[in-house]
Amino acid sequence: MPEGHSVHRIARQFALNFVGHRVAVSSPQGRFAHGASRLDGLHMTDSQAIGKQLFLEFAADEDAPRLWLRVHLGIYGAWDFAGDITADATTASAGGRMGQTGMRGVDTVVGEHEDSLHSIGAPRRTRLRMSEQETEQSLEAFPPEPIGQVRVRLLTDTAVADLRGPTACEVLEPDEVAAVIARLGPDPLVDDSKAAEDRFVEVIRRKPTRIGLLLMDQSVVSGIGNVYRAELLYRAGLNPHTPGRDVPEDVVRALWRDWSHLLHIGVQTGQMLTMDDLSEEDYAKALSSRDDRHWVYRRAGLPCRTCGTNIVLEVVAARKLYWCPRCQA
DNA sequence: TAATTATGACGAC
DNA sequence: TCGTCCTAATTAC
Repeated sequence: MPEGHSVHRIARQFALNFVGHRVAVSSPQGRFAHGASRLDGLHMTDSQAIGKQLFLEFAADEDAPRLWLRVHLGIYGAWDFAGDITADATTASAGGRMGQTGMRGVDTVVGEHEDSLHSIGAPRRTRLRMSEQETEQSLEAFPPEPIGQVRVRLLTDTAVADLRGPTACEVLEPDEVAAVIARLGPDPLVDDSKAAEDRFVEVIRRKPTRIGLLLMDQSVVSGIGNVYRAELLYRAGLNPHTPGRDVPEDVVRALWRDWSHLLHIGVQTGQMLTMDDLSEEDYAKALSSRDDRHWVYRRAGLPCRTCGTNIVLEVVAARKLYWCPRCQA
């Protein structure tokens, strides 16, 4: 589920367990063999997320030139972590999967497709696709055999990260990284300054493009994907088809602040929680049921939680856009 | 077992 | 506006 929040969590996981370590880099699948050979044996020296992009910095030693690994998970990429993986209050489990389906522990029971905060389950043998001959011992072995199409494996003495299905995975020089970053809109988790907010407001308020498209444009603002877009527009009471320049300035500012708010929650919980002030009961429901987690996302044809009007589904720019025609008039 | 789906983004018309 | 790329889980048959 690679919207901005997951990538920040992934960056933090690398900062915690890989930065400062020497890393064996390989491409079990073979499709990144050349890139892997350029990084193999270097130390990871930094880990940064900007929007949906992950940047991992490598160097031979303190004074050596830097190389970066840029990864974009696209619509179904994911990182799997295993071994000695730090579990803090916000990154459940020793061993987990982050990205497409969020962070998912091998030792973790998962709430549907989302991250779990609690390590309470048995190992998910189905995910590991263990054959019946395989023993418990092979489950414990380190490093584990790569499962499926692993584009890149990053391996330290004690931790391993497997990347599969990325839309982008490449080795870059520092100036090339700078060029990529220069094309990205602000990420409230990277820059929460008034200047960043102003930049967002100015760009939106000058474009004729519909706000529903602008929020998905990574050069306008970083990290928002299809789920957060729908939910942010609903929370703002904003018709997705409103041209950016017609959205009142205070509404645009509110959008930026709400994105920042939801992103913080997302990084903290590992979930795209978009409904505030839930009761204990509703919160549990939101975590367990797909239909109860969002205001409008994936709720086509269901009654709006606020006004009862049926939620509309439109395909815009090849993506599904959900909204309430009454609350977002 | 096959078809469908997904929380992206890019390039060709 | 399309087609394309990348992978795995879910759903349909």
